[in-house]
Amino acid sequence: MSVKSPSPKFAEETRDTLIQEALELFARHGYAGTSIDRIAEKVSMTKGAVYYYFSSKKEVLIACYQLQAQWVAEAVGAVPETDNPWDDTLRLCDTFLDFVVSNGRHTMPLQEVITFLGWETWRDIDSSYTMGTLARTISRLQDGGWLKPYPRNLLNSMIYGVLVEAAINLASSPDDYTLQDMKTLVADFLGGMRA
Amino acid sequence: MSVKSPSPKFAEETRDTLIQEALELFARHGYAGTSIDRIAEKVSMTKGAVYYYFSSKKEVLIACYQLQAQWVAEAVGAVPETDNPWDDTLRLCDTFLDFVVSNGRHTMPLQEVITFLGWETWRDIDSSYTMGTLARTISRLQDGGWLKPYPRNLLNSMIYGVLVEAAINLASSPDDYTLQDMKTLVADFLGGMRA
DNA sequence: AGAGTTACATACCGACGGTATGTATGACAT
DNA sequence: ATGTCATACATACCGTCGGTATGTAACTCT
Repeated sequence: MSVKSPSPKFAEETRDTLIQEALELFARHGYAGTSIDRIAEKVSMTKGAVYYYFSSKKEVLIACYQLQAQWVAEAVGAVPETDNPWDDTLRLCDTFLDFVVSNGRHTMPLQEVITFLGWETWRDIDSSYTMGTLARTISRLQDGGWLKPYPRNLLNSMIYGVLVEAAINLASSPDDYTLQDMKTLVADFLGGMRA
Repeated sequence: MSVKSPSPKFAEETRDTLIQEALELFARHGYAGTSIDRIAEKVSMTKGAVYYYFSSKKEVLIACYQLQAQWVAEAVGAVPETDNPWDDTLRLCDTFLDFVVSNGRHTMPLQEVITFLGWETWRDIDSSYTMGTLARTISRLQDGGWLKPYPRNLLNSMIYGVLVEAAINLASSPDDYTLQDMKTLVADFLGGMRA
């Protein structure tokens, strides 16, 4: 790629495509299995260009995960709110699982992201996206007295954790069970916490 | 360390200490943050020695995780069996969480192990240890008609998954909740699947 | 027309995973 | 007693990768 016009508009565009291509490589070959050189090669540039936009490989991963989290958050955020927070929560969980099953090949496994970013960094990012949306629904449940009195953070962490676990299992395990089976189990899990 | 007598007894001993020390380094600094050179240095040897016993860094991780899984399986396997499989399962879950909370500093996070070994390899190993023990208890529940009719693999994966999630959260998150809170939630999760 | 900024490319470094090879030690057969 | 051979390491080296330092062409602004 020849040197572009040094306008901030083009630069932003380059950065966006960099993130998209990197995300695809991370999703397909993993974080450790994707070198900066390979990312650069895919956008017909060199390593120096990547390090012009990002200060480290970790920063590339952060940008990629933010994009991915945004996709998930958009899908989950599109679930309409009714006057029944319980049904809303179930639909939100179903939507999350639907999305992950459909787009699993083009997204990075959360395990990897958590491992390489560290738990705290991951949580900081995700709380602005999927986890944030989920936390709002859970708060509605809790404020409405639908749930037993668990600590708030415990609820958020574990409900989201179960969804993530479900997603990983759906993506990794053979077809011993269906998406519907998983949805049923998640619903029962929530049912167990009902007041 | 001077060259030892080339007897298979000494070699096995050396291999065992190698695994122990490597596990400690992996637990403290992570897999990526622990080089073979550093492992070798800790046992006063060189990289060549490590590669005499293991064919790759991944093999070292596998050996370390097998040791760690054995510890967990021993703790979980010590839970006595009564004629009430439901209570047995709850005690098994509690024991697992107790162990992880107590020994968290000396064990590798499961996230990392899964990431670097890959999901399938991890599952293959773990099914011989903790997951195996758990699967037996779950089978008792299912055969006794205590649970709704979920697919067997789904049950094993998700119950163990919830335990792993719980362990990770207990290890990573601040003290927003107690071990007892977590045990209650896990029990309620199981309660939600009751027939 | 010259100066300064932007958007890259090029060249290099240290660390690390892995390999190839050397070598001291003891066991064993003759 | 001695030569042979496998064992249990050490040493030296290679390619790759993350990261840095520096160079440079294109465009903008004065």
